[in-house]
Amino acid sequence: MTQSRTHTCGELRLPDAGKTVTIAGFLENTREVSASLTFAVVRDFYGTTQVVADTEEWVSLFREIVRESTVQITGTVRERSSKNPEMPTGEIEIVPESVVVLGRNRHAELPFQINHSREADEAARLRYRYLDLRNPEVKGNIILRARVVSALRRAMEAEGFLEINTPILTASSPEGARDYLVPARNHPGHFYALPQAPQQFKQLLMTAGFDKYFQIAPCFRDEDARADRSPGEFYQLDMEMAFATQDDVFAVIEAVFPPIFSEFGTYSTASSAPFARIPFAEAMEKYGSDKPDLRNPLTLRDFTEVAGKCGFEPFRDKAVKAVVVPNFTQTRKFIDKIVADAEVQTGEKTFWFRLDEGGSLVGGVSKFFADLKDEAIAALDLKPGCFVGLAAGKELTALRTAGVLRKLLGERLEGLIDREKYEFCWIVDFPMYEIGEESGKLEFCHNPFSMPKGGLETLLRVERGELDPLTITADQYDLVCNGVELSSGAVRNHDPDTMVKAFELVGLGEAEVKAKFPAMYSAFTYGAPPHAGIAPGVDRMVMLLTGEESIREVIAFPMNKNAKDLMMDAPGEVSPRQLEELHISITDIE
RNA sequence: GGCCCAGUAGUUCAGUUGGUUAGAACGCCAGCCUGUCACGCUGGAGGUCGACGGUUCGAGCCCGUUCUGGGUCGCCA
Repeated sequence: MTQSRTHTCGELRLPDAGKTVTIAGFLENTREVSASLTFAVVRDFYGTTQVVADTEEWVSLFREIVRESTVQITGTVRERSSKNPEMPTGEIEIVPESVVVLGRNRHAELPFQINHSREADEAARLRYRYLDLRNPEVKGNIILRARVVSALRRAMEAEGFLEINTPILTASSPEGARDYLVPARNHPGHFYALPQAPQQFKQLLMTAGFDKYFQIAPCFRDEDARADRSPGEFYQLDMEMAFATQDDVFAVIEAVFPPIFSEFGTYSTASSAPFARIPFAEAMEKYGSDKPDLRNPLTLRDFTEVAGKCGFEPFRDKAVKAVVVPNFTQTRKFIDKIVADAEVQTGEKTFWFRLDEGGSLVGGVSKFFADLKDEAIAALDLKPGCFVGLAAGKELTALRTAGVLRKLLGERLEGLIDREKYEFCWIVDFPMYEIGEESGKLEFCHNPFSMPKGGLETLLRVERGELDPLTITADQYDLVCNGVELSSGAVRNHDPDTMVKAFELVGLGEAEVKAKFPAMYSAFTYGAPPHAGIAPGVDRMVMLLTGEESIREVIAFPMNKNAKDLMMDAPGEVSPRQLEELHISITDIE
């Protein structure tokens, strides 16, 4: 045999009948119909093809081959006497002349059935990921991811961007997430860190005069996982543009994303440019979230004034926000579940009442509003049949809690959301500063290196006492799709004076800026172009495109939620010699 | 680190008020079956009920501890 195959398992059709071919793949299934008739299905990356054994010799030979072994089959293509229209190759079959086992499966009982692996225990899937990925459904997500990444590359290059790789071994960054550290053998007591993002490098590239940079960049953060967040590592479409404004960045994303979402998405409709631009404050007020799902038509209402008079203790002296659902016909059980789940997600109590079809206030906290019925109806514009969900607390807390109610109601009420589309929006005008919960002092809200709106002059006005620092917004933005935060980005602060001033407002100064970001600060003192960028998460993007709810379904070899690679058994112990070379001694392990 | 949920055959699950020998489906093994395609039919093997301790005449079931897995809050500039 000089060639391992002449055709894949996905390509033979009726016109190929009569040809002598060789295929190779996994023995997916055998159906022994009699002592002298067996149908075998061979699967490779491209599809499946039926092989028919119609002599006793071939039947007994196939009986000896354990499923999922890799086999190479040479034979003649023949038109089937009973065709299978469900199968692309269903009009033909191969009559074997030679069957060779290339890789024998020694395990008659697999950890799970390949074509049903998605129903198996997830730890088993991860431990045997190479078997899980044999399942065409599982493999399909990884294939789609590859195509999306390829399309992103082509689109970014078409927009004039240059892909540049930045270091994986770099310096620990004093802000942000927990770093992954790598001991430096030649420098006892010193460590590299894996980059949390190529943030500083891309800004340095701008300073170096590269005009448009991008990278499908691995990012490493030692933080705990979520269903939509890998522990350890993930990928971003990282990009940065020199001499660019917020609108320039938006224009690139609005050109690149909709075609890719339309082409590769489960839903074929995606927002077209321009995406809605919603100031942070408005997003919080209307949706109770800085990542609203705009497919959900519900919006929040302020109910503070009426609720404050009702005498119900949790509403006393609190901001109260309402979500009103018209024509509500769900059961008490449905409501209880929403309320309970909202409490789990927010840690805050939520409340409700209904205006029934007869126009009476019923259920939940309705009795407290018995004397305020007309005011409540007026304040919330209620009609008979309305459900009212309520959240109370400090302004922002009440908004966030009500926002969770809005989200849960939207997800669970049939027909409320048009699910079959991708609805993008930009959240803009994030506040630059906030009062820290613990410290009670002024702190950066997000990235300290975003440019405050108005630049240095704005900060000088704060210094002169003409402006409340809490009212300053930054040229900082998030890209949101269907309630999923895809990315943060910003116009960067490229001016050393403005940078120092921004730090001074939170009680720090030039020394701290230099100490924390020495290369970037120094680079900017040599003259830097204004620049702006963004870094959408690739894994989340593919989640949206596939409709998967777990990020592990779109990663070839994911770690589990405890940041363990069950297949490779990482993290693992290393030899004493390795530790010694690295000047590491292990102590205090419980 | 907190909270919630789950753990029973190779796999997915059922298991009543605590009561005889812990069941089903798929998979596996054997036999039958000449056009199957989730082939079908008959039979068989397969269990430390996650682990430890407790309550009880008796625990898969109740209690405690713990481990593992998932979700979530904290965290993620």
